[in-house]
Amino acid sequence: MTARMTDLTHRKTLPRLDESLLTYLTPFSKLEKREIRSILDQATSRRYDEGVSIFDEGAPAERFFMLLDGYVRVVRVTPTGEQVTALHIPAGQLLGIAKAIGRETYPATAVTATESIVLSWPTRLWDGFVADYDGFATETYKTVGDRMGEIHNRVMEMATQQVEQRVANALLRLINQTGRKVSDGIEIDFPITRQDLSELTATTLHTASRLLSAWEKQGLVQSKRKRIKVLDPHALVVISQPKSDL
Amino acid sequence: MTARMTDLTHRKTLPRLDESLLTYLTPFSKLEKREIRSILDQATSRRYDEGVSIFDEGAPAERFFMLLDGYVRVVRVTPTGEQVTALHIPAGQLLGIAKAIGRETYPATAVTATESIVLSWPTRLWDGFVADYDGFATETYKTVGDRMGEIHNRVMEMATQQVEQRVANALLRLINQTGRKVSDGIEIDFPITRQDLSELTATTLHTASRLLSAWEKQGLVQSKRKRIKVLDPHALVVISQPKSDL
DNA sequence: GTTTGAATTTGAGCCAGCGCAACGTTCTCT
DNA sequence: AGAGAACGTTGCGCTGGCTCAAATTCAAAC
Repeated sequence: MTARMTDLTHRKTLPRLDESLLTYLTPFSKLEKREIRSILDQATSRRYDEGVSIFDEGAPAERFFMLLDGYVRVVRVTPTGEQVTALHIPAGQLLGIAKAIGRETYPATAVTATESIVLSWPTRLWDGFVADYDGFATETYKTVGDRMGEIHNRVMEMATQQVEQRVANALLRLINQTGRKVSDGIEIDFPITRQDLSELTATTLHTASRLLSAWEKQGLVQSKRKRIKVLDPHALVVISQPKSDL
Repeated sequence: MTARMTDLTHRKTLPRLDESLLTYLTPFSKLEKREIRSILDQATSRRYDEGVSIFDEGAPAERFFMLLDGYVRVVRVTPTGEQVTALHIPAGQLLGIAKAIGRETYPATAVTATESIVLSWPTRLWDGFVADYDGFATETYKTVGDRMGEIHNRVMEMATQQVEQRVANALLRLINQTGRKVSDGIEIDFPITRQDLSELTATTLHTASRLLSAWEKQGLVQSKRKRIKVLDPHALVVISQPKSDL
């Protein structure tokens, strides 16, 4: 649970900050380059190892963050210590924006799924950004809405679908959001254990493991330790569909 | 699925619009009376019968709404027709605020749980309200955040708790949000069927019915058709807790 | 290269809760 | 008042997926 500091000008780790890619950062897509620069100039950059927390549920929301590179899991922990993953955040998005929804503390814990580069600003700058840059708030709230929709979808899934369908859906979502095309399929771009997958689908790692084994035998997926590659996405789509009566 | 129009000045149905109660309307708590009046003057008032939809998932978000009196269920329907209730909205809150989260269409369906009085405005007025009234946006986003939190909690519950615990939790939430104290307990303030309860807890109406029967035998609750009264909230709290090892 | 711990696989048994079905009760409408 | 619909109850059998347990594979650290 440690994280190392990198210095702010460590260009090598910030390849995406190329001019032409600034608008790739979700909250900035409506802003002018000059404005974006001004916001970025006030940021602190930091590198996190895989599997460390960026902020913790319940802690005072002293900063807000933007994921420049990597992937982050948003998780919550039950009183009994079980973890539940709410969603995955891809590079280019804000996180920890408690202020945007009127909270003083972070509503969940953010854990890096890969080594990640994260910008952050003190929360006190938030109101200024919203006031000064028109599109900033709009884009941010779109993000909030999208996440709400995703969580909402999770509720639907968990309420109506079987475990097999949920796991198939989770894999499809992961390859859509974070898939990397390789020779014979699409690979999930970060290390993911059976346990992670089970926390994403509200099942046990045993069941997740069994499903992956079965699918591997059928040639739908290939998986090594912490790596999953989907060979036949369409077959997964079929599985993910609620089975209609024949 | 019909709804009757009432005229705008039908004071009898708008008892809450008394001066002293204006700030009871969540989005207005930070505004001056004059400002609130100005917003309300632009609203259309309408009465809905119980069990009708105010707006439907996927429809263009032409208006946004405020629930003046009554209760509304936010539901989504699966391709196979199963309903899942995401949350309940009490009087005083906004709903259908697709614009606030950058959506062009309603992300879910809103169904009245009781006869309800609803104000509405054309969506095109939204940006003006946000720009003209400072606290309006803030309060609105707090509401969005709260709902996000609630849905998030639902995901946690469904992922980690047994049906019995979830139903107990749902009842507790309902009596907290909408409970009315009566002589010997707390009654849920609107008609609720076993089916409704099951859609709230991702189970079947059969299981919900069995649980209520069991609890009634133990004297924890009393229920008539469409009415549930909780006699012993504390016992429900105990049930809702994940059972620790003895 | 060996040790150690994390990740994964697989088996076997079991039970919460679902599906189905039948029946009872209470409303509503004419 | 009677018919029909909506709502609620309860029994029974079945099974998806959980729990418990044990063995195996892999990776990193020493």
